[in-house]
Amino acid sequence: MHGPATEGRLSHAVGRQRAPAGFVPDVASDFCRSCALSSVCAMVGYGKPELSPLHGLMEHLGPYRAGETIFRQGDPFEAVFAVRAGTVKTRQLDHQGRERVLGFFLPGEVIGLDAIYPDRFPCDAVALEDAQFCRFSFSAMSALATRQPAVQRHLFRLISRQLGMSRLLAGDYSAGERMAAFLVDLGERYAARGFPGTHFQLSMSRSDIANHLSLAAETVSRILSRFRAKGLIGIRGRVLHLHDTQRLRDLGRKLLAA
Amino acid sequence: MHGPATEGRLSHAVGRQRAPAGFVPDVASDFCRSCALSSVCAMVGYGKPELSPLHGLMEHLGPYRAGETIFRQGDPFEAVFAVRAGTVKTRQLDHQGRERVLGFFLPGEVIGLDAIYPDRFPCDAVALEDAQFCRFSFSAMSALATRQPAVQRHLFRLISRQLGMSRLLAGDYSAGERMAAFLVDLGERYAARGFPGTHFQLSMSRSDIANHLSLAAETVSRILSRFRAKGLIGIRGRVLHLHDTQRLRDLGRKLLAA
DNA sequence: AGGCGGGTTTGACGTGTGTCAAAGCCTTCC
DNA sequence: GGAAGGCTTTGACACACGTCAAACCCGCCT
Repeated sequence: MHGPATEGRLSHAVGRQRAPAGFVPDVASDFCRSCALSSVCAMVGYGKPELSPLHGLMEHLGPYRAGETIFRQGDPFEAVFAVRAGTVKTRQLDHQGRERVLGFFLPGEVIGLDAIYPDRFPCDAVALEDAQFCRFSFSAMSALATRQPAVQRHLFRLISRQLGMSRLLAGDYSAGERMAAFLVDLGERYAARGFPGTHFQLSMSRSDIANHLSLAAETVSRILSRFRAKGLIGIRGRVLHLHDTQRLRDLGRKLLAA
Repeated sequence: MHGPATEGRLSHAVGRQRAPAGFVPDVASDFCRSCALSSVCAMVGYGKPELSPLHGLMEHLGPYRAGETIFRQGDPFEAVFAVRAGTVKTRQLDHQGRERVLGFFLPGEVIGLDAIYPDRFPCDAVALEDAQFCRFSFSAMSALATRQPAVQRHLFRLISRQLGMSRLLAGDYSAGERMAAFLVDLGERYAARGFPGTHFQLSMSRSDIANHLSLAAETVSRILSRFRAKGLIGIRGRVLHLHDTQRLRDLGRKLLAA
């Protein structure tokens, strides 16, 4: 939990793909404005190039190509990652090699918080499109949090938030409810990060969606067809339009309300 | 997030049931030894009656009778609760009043961490048997955490841990797998808290179990009968014996492995 | 002790969704 | 441009589990 992270099983990626040392993030940029960790960067004075009070807290990572792995199940936990561009899925591999898709992450969202307790990453993180990241040394961030109560509070809330969200998929919901909630949630998350919330590309395959929602890929396909037939969405390949968000939200209300 | 909690919607319970002011917990006691927050108490010198460096951090609560509510969905978040005795279920109530059982908590376990982000409790906590609690002011604990990195780290890990666990119920597992994993998990948690791990009372009803596992109560009953017929368990009413933990663990391996 | 009531068990039946299969579509790569 | 392969769609069928119903059991209260 301390020291630079250039050693260990992440080094193949970290060593090769680090951003040039002179790079300084800009909290006011499009990239950073909507990031869940922007307040952490702001706190240490990033954005003012002349200050670097906590060199080693954050560094850029990438670009990764679609399909490449950012970290692997079992890797020692040393940092969390904010998605800067692209999208990511996290997955666990069964003892029999069967995949289990835990979640999808959009720009501005944070990966790796579930690794704090076991001190190892409990899942792989795989880029679904070309992607870039900000890597936050967790030991540096913890140290900062003891000096800055606002940072500590922010981290507590960030982890607690995922706790509440990860429970949503545990109920006994129908395939339609799950799909509706999934689509609405995705739209809201895109919107929250400054993208159009009713018109976007699904960066993951039907079977990834199915796996994530505990459905069969065929069921996902059927439900999407049904939604289209009812005029709720438009979908062609992976290009999605949400036509009637309100009705979708009603369908997924059981999951979305919390 | 600050100030005493004697006001607000918790006051009916808090005001009436607080332990006498002179009470001092004893970290070496049976009650405390296995508690997930014992290190926090130890950190501030509880157990040494002459010290009280952080009066207001923790206080005792209860006893509550079976069926009584410790906190309610929507209550403002001011504290987390460690179970001192008895067992508890947390549940959400649907917009239509349908119950959703989120979890069961044994002595030594901590309730309320999912309330940090929304700043309100997302669920009710209901005593399943007569129960007592230690109430930890979260603002006091946060303040302590900024001074004691070990406490901060402990809290991060505690929340992150629940994050990993709450994902287990989200997969598409068969009823048998769910039940097996549930029983083994319960046994291990009892064992971790110093109770016999293969012989205990289920403090919750079949329908609570069913709801929690996203099954029908009838299915739970049927699975338990099947497990008994196969010699895996003995069960009579709510008294449970785990006869073949190994085979149960195999059945629930998909969930338990992580 | 007796009787009430909720929880539990067991059976019969229906259905949502998984599985298997085949055809179609899109993308990629040569 | 054409072929190959993976992803997607659609259909037919099976099965695990939910639902409905009835009987049972047990604790609890009078």
